[in-house]
Amino acid sequence: MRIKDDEKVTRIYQAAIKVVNSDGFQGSSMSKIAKEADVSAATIYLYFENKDDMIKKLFIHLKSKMGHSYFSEESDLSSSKGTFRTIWLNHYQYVMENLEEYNFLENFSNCPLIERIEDENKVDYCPTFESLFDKSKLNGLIINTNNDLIFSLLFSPINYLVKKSKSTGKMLNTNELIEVFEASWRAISK
Amino acid sequence: MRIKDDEKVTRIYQAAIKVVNSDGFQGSSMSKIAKEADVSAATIYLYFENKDDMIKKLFIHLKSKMGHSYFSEESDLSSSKGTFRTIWLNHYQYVMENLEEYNFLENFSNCPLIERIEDENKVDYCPTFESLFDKSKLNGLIINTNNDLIFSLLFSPINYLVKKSKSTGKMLNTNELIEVFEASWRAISK
Amino acid sequence: MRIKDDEKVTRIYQAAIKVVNSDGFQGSSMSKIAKEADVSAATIYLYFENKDDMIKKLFIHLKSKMGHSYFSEESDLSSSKGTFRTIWLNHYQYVMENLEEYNFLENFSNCPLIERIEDENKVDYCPTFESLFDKSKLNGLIINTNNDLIFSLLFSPINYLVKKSKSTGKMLNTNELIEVFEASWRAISK
Amino acid sequence: MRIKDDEKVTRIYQAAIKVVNSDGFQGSSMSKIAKEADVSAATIYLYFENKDDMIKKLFIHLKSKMGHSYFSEESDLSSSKGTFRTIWLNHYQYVMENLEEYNFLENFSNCPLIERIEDENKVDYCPTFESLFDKSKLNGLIINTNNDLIFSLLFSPINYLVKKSKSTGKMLNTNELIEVFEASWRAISK
DNA sequence: GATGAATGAGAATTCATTCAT
DNA sequence: GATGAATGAATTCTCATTCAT
Repeated sequence: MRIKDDEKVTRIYQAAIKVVNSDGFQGSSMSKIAKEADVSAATIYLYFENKDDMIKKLFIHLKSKMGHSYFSEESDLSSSKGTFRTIWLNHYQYVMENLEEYNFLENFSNCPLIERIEDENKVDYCPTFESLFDKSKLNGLIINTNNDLIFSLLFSPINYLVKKSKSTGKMLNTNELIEVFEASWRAISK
Repeated sequence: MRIKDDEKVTRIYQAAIKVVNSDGFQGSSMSKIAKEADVSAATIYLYFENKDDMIKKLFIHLKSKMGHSYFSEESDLSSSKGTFRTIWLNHYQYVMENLEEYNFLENFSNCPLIERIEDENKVDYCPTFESLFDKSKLNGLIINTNNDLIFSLLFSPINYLVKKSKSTGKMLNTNELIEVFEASWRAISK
Repeated sequence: MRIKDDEKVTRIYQAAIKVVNSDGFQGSSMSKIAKEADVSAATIYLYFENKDDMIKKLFIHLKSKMGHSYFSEESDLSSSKGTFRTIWLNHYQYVMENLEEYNFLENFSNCPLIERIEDENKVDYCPTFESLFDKSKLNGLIINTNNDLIFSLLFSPINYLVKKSKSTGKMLNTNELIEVFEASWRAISK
Repeated sequence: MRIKDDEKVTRIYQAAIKVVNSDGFQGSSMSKIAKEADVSAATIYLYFENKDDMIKKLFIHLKSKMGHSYFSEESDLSSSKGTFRTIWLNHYQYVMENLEEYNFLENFSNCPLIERIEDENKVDYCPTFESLFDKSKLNGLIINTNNDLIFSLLFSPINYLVKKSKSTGKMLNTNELIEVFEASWRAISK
């Protein structure tokens, strides 16, 4: 099974995201995905070993895409509140612009299939974070604790709110957005 | 005539939690659940209309149980940092002691089936929060913003960390736990 | 299994007729019938060995009832056109007044289960016909042929028309009814 | 890509007829039919939406085949006793040569599923009859009544006898056959 | 490379029947 | 005698996957 047609993989990925988001994992069959992607179900097997393989690869693909989203190309990662704000807003913006993909990731992040992926692949999604956090701790800009804690204090609230707003339909307005960032920043800043 | 058995529903629930957690929703079949619960698959249909119905009822059951977990019976909900700390720790303790149930809830909270439940049932999981938050805002104890924001700033980080620690196997130690609470408190306190 | 309560058997029979007629044999489950009869499904097994047994007994019961319907109690079966007309109309009237039962019989008369009954039980549904037909042949009133042929020439057309009218909803009027009898009589009279 | 096979539908039809005739509708499962047709049960679902769909399509197919059987290709439908005899015998011959198919039709013609078909599809099985009957009424060849009555007087008796002879095993001999036609003809002729 | 056809395995669900009270 | 509870077996149907072209 070699990659033959990148554009076709993309179509399959998009179809999978769409179907999974609307019907859930348990409701997403290969034939639905195939139909949505406008290919034959058999074709999917030219590009992926099996369904699990496809889902896993899609998950990794999106996870990595998301990882990059925090940082814009040229951004200098100086250790400052401004940098954190930029990163934070980049992330927010990315999520809002890619709700479907984000939703897919959330949909799967708790399923046993994916947990095994994360174990096996030990994908380090965002190495850049490590260095920024470490630098900022040395600077005394942020509290001196485990990076996981910092990450969670910084991003979990906004992620939760996005999910919630998606399901209720009520979007955050700009004031609320800033409030959340400022609060998250208070949590981690020294 | 044998007597319909409340304990049997419990057994089915426990089996469902176990199977879903180990095999995911998509891998959880009624027969697996039945075998785990040590009843016939047909028996499940005496207690539930169908699979969806069972999952939904289980979800609502656990969600409500979780809602109550924040508050111990006698707790006076005076508006003070101590109250917030107690609630926060109650929640943490509950989650740690009921990881399987917590995991089940997380597993489902993103699936379309459940979103429909939350819409339909409009379960107000924790009415007590509303009054505590409102009171504390009036007091000037916490920041004056939307309760959802407060809730997320307070609980999302620890929830994220629990999930993460469950999958990596590294538990939070007491210091870290306190650190997370203090940081979350900084986020919402005035 | 002894008969314990005749009225209960009747209720079960009526329920079975109703359910079978509305849902077909394949759609008629013991529990539907039980619910319709307002007894527990288990109760049916006090009166009948199993489902087949119940259906068969009901079939035989109705078939025999129908057999008697041709003849009114006091009717003298003199060999005359009038007698044939009376019998014929009795039958028609019975069918129209018991369409549900008639329909049930028709529903089953072609199914293998029932064919076996008729073989095994050799129920002679209408011994009285034999003597009437035989007498009338000797008299020269009707054609001298096999009784089955006579029976079919006399009753099949009206039976077919009843079934048809039931499904189309268009009933026969009195003129048509007489026409059919007269035609059937032409067929068998000498 | 294997080619979808018309012959396969035929095999499924034949299997269905066989299974239904020997086990009744209620005893005919998709897997029995599939085994008899020597295909996988799943394959049937490539050709039909579901079991009902298959049965209905088979019913319509056979009904239409039967409708054509009355008339041979070249037959001139002059209004004469000879024409009626030819049609009548064609029908008899067809039924005898296709007892299984005929039996299948009878098996189903009383079931609620099929009644709905006939309502929905309003298949006019034999438009040719209408014109023949109408012409013959104008000629004064047959009695001047509703076509349904004529149809039933002409064909019900022989149909009943065929069914009966099938279940008892006693076939009609040539004399009896002629007798039945002549009697039926007396019923409708003027 | 692409695909419609085909299928074995398994899914949810129902059913006739038995059991314990 | 009556019944709700319980279930093994069967039913319809779907699905991931393979095959032949």
